[in-house]
Amino acid sequence: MIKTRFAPSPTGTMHIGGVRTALYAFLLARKNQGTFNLRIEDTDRNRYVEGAVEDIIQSLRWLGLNFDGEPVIQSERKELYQKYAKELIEKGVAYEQDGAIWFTMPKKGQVRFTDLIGKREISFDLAEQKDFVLLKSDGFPTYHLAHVVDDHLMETNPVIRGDEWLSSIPKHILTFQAFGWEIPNYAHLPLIVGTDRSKLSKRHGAKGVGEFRQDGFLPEAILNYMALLGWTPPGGKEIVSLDEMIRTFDLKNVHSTPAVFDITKLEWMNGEYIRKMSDERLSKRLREFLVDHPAKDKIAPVVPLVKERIKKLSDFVPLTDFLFEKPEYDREVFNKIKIEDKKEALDKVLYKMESLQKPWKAEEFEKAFRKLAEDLGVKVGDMFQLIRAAVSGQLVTPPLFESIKILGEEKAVKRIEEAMKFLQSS
RNA sequence: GGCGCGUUCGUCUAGUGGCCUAGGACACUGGAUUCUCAUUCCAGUAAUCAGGGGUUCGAAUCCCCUACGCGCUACCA
Repeated sequence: MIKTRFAPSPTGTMHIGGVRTALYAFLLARKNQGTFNLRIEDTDRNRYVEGAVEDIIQSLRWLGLNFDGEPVIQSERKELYQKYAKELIEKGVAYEQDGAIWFTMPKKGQVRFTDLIGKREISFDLAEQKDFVLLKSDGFPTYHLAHVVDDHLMETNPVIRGDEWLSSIPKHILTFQAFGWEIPNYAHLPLIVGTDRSKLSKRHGAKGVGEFRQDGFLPEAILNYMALLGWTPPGGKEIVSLDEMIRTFDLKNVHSTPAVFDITKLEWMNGEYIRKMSDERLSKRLREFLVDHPAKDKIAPVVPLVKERIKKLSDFVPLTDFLFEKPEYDREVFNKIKIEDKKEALDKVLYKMESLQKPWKAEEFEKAFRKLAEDLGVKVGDMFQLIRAAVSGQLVTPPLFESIKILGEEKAVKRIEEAMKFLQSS
């Protein structure tokens, strides 16, 4: 039975690097019908951040990385660690000094072990090792003791954690041995680094999961992208669902080189997921995302127009707000359109609009204005840009006539009148 | 400094001795489609596989050395 766990310390919000660690542990457990648990490593009271535990749990839930059972909270198990630390004193492999309990490292010999990642055989010379603290003088365990005790009790196997722990392996192995417990397998995941190749941190603008969510990223895209940092699905397929990942994931294929987090590719992938969604589903997601949107019930008809134009849910707003709110005109925008007398042209546009049979049909509408452009001797593209600017105040919008349809005949006419006023006054 | 790990296009990677004059994806550039922007489709630029020595008929792939990077070296995790 495979039992894995994700064991973050609540020193801040859920880190994007933690997502991959949690994901791999989750995938392995689900693939083998095992269990995936959450353990909160809050034994350092100084670094504890209020709300961090909630953020971690919420982030995991949002991502769909559901853990089994209740989280194990280390700070609630103080006595347990104390008991085990004392047991090691009794066994003669630990001693008390300055109120702390220290582990006695053997001074001779070697520790060898094979990591599941890349099947690396790693050996450490014990002469290099020093005694280390198991239980701090405040009564809390250090990571080293807590890890050994908890993962033994939780029957974790394999232990999946970051590469930064590799150097501590001799401590852990010897502690397991001192207790007479079975040593679990370990998978030390390569670090996720920033563009400067150092461990990803706030310094790199690394954001928490919550911030990615606010930015309009989808959990499935984040999971998919993070999975690819160190693992390639069979066949080199890059867009893979969680279910597919569960089926095909294997620690054997995870490699041992640090990966640079590249948000550009994440954005591309997020766009892929958005385009893949049905209109109904995207509408629902947008409505959930845009909680404060002024016209939430009017989002659905706009969706097909923007689906191929947004990479993040948040991109919806700047692209479409002219549909929901009056545009503000800008002289510069009109200056970029190569039509001599814009006011006169708009006058003709208005005239033509009035003559069209309502309700306007996008197709006929377009035909009419192609004709008008021809009659006025201007390029079709410029004609459309003029109407676009008049109706939206922008040079970039979703398809013009479909947008106007959504806007409605009345509003479209009114906006063109206002654009004319603006052109006259400025 | 010591110890450990790592090193294939800008980035993520394929690659486990011959299929590699190194493949894919993102990004970038050009083109096609097009009312703008996107999408889509085509094409292209980009790695002397960190460097040097071996082993071998043959090495990105195995071994050694060097360089560089990162991690650890806390009564932090």
